[in-house]
Amino acid sequence: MSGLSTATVTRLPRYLRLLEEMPRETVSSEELAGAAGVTAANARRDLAALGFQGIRGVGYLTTELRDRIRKELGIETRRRVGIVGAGNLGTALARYTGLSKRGFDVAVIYDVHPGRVGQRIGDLTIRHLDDMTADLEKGVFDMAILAVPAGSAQKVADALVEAGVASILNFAPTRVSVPKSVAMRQVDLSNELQILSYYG
Amino acid sequence: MSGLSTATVTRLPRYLRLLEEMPRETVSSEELAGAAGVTAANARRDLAALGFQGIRGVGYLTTELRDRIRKELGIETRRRVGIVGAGNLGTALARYTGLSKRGFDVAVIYDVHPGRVGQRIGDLTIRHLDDMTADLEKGVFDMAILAVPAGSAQKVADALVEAGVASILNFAPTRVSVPKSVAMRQVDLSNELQILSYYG
DNA sequence: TAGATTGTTAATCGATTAACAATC
DNA sequence: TAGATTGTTAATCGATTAACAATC
Repeated sequence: MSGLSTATVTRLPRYLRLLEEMPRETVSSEELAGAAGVTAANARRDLAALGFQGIRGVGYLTTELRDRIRKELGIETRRRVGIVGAGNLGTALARYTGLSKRGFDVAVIYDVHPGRVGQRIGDLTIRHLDDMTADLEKGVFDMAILAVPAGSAQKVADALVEAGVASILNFAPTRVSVPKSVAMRQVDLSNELQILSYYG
Repeated sequence: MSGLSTATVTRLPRYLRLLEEMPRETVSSEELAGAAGVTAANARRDLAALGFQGIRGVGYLTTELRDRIRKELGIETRRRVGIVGAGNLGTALARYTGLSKRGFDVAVIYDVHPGRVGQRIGDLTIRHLDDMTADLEKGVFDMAILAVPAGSAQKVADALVEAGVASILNFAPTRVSVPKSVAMRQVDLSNELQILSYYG
């Protein structure tokens, strides 16, 4: 029960990215802050919330902090992700190699279209959605990326939840509701552009 | 100079989505709130910030509120978007029809690879990145989606800014800095998964 | 010691919410 | 009038920041 604030949690990946590229043995709160777009005081407070101490006059030990953040995020070991939907977006995400570099393995991808099931995407073979529940219960993956049309997003999410998925990243352009016990985040391209349109 | 809070701006697209699907002539703050995941009081306060008034005992007029939000977001008329990078992700985004439904036209897509330039994606023909500046200055598009590798993101962003782009949606897995006059938002898939990993 | 940088306090800021009078 | 729902106040909550003593 560490109870980090949501604001702190969203910055941890940004600190981590810097730490993974950092050649020096120590790093200052100011450098970390730059990577996250906040002030140095804010970065120090975030690390204090982790219970991680720096060295006055010196900074934070790079590799120790890196490992501590990885542990906090639950990515000490690689995580297995399942992609649901092998349309344009699902296929693009399955081919995206950046995920692997950051500790996520795309273990499986599903679709329902007869012409699509069985086709290959890189090392993966598209499986039928009907296999998803059994795969999830077998531990083939535990994090899901929803890349299905808006109309089927809630139904697929329900099936994922029912089978015990840990978390869902929703790319479908519709709100999906899940129990509080399941973590979910949504990325909505149109919403992002509309927000940008306001400012630009 | 209306000066909405950033929190309010991020909710406007969610209200708008509900309003676009709403069959009734009026809508309550509670319904709007449900679409955005906030309380009814919060939704009412957001609309008050727009200077939009409801009718006590009745609710808000659906089409008037819809038009008001569209106007506020600057999407009364369709906006033209340019995609930079015709790799997996850029191609998937170019094929995504949901953008058009919400008022954004993908006007052009660029790449630098000789084998890629000239190929077609749906109605579009991939253009060379060297054409981007001239296109931007001609008004072919004014919002950009960055879908290039991390290594070239900053360089491309600089060129976009130089040529007067209004806003940038950055899918590259790296922070890019732009002048305050240019709006930018970043979508980082790995970061999203890492955040989810913390909760799930 | 001198310089650098943390850890933390206190103040501020921004956003959310409950509650209820106003009024359709 | 009775019921519904807004508009807004006041309180609360959560997050950020400046500043500086502590200390490497």
